[in-house]
Amino acid sequence: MLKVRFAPSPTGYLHIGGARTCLFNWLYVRKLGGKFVLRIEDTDVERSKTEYLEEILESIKWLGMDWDQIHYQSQRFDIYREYAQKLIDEGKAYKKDGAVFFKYTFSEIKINDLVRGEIMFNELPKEEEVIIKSDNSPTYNFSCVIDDALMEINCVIRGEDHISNTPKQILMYEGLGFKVPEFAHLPLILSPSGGRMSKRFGATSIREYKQDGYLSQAIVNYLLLLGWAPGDNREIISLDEAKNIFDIKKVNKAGAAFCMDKLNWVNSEYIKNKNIKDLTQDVINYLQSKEFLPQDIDSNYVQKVVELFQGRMVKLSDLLDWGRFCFYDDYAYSEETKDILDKNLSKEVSVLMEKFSSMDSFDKDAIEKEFRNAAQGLGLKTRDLVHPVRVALTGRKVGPGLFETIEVLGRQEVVKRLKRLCEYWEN
RNA sequence: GACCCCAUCGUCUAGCCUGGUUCAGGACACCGCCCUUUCACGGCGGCGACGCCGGUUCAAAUCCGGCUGGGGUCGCCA
Repeated sequence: MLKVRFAPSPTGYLHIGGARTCLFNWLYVRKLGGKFVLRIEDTDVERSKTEYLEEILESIKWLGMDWDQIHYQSQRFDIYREYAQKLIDEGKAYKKDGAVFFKYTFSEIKINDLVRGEIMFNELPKEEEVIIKSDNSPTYNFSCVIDDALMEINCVIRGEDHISNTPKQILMYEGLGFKVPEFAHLPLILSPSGGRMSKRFGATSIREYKQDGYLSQAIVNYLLLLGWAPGDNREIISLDEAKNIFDIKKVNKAGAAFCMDKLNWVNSEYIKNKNIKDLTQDVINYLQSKEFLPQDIDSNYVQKVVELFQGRMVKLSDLLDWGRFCFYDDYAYSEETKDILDKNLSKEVSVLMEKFSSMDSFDKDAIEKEFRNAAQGLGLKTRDLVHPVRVALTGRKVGPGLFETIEVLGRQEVVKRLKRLCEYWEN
């Protein structure tokens, strides 16, 4: 049976690279069938934090993935020491300065890699490796090998940065008498400029993207595209579908630069294509997490607002500023509306208000008809009336379609805001 | 520096394994036009790549070698 694992270290939040490694493991095992093990590599007690652990698990779930088993290395120290002792007894390791060193002789090592094919090592920089530190805790390479063997992991999918660890790990498998698993080394995700992913490049943790208004489905989809393509030119692929068509042999070998523009595009696609109920729920959750929504807000109203912005939103956070006028009327007319506000249309706007007040039904089609008639009757081009009205209602020069906006805000609110503009002109 | 990996438009990629159907297809970004009450959406069009040099071959983006460039690793971190 296929068994793979994702082995995060809870010394930081789940970042983009880790999320993709997790994703490719998950896709591979869910497609072929098998078990997915989550192994928490918390051997560095100093740096490991439960806060990080919780966030990592939460992020994985949020992205839509699950696991079959979870293990914690911090609970397995006895096992590592036991195997270290075994190696000492067999003369393959020795103790020095309180640490245990694994000795190896080296000829050449061949890795058969699922994404890269054969990788040959002709020499190694050292002839021994610490496996148990002097504080009695295991080193990464040792606990990793012991656990992968004991947990019967037969395919190790991890980042390319582990390629150079692989030969010494293979030597350990052999020294311990374990079967060597298959390996698949994924290309690294590079910073937007193509260099090393660094702290300089801001948001790299999944939680930050979530807080920034990205949809989990969009992040997963984008990550999927970083190093893999279905081959038929499609870009929008759900996790569920990816599960069926993913092929690890088609993963690229070259590192991929992270592109925010493309992520944004994918996110906007998901926003556009999501059904309104689900999107509204996402929006409500998001806006609540930002403590943005007024206390007594009606979810039907939020849905109306979401409909207004669905086609023009890139991130949910766009609602925080572009959609603010839908929830608050405390805005000031922005600086760039000055040229529109220069023309006093107080009389015309008043006429419009009258018309609005006397309408029977206040839906967008009726509003549009009434609005156009009013403009014509006043000898104005529609746009000459549209612009100031938009400023009145939103405080801005740009926004969603005006007639829909009027419908969403409702007659009472619209009239109130139009009055405010007239007062502005009169003073 | 040593070891290892990689190399198609600015970016993500298809094609490369099984050489000719490709003066290289798609997407993002960018530019232009159309639609239009603004901004977007959408539609149409444009710009733009096989890193270089050699070899193999009738024929190379596709196979081989070198060079160059980028990346990774060289911790009693993981």
